Amino acid sequence: MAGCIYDRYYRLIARIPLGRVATYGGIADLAGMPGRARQVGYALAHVPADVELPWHRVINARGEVSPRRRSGFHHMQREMLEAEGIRFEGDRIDMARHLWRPRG
DNA sequence: TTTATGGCTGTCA
DNA sequence: ATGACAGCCATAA
Repeated sequence: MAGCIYDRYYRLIARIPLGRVATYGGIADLAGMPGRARQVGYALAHVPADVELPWHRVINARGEVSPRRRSGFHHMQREMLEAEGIRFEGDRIDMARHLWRPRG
């Protein structure tokens, strides 16, 4: 499969617990692909609709929901996060409180 | 092959 | 805090 790297990203994202978030760069890092944040973003943009994945729990390094340029899903993403108990300070998420730290 | 765009990020002014 | 820039990579035209 040409997308085995993507599968690795999906695996990690699938492990993000409810109420927590991870960053694109963090996922790439955990997958052993530091610097590939953009690839993670692209992989997420290609998640099949029939696959259940907590894509909304992946945000950018600034602690904000990354704005889509072609769709308005980021708005829904925020609602989903808030529904999960994620606390927003303005447009920013309290990372110290919600950032997912595997192993710890 | 080259260019442009897209759910990124760190550095620097 | 904000904007410009340079890396980074996948796809489409």
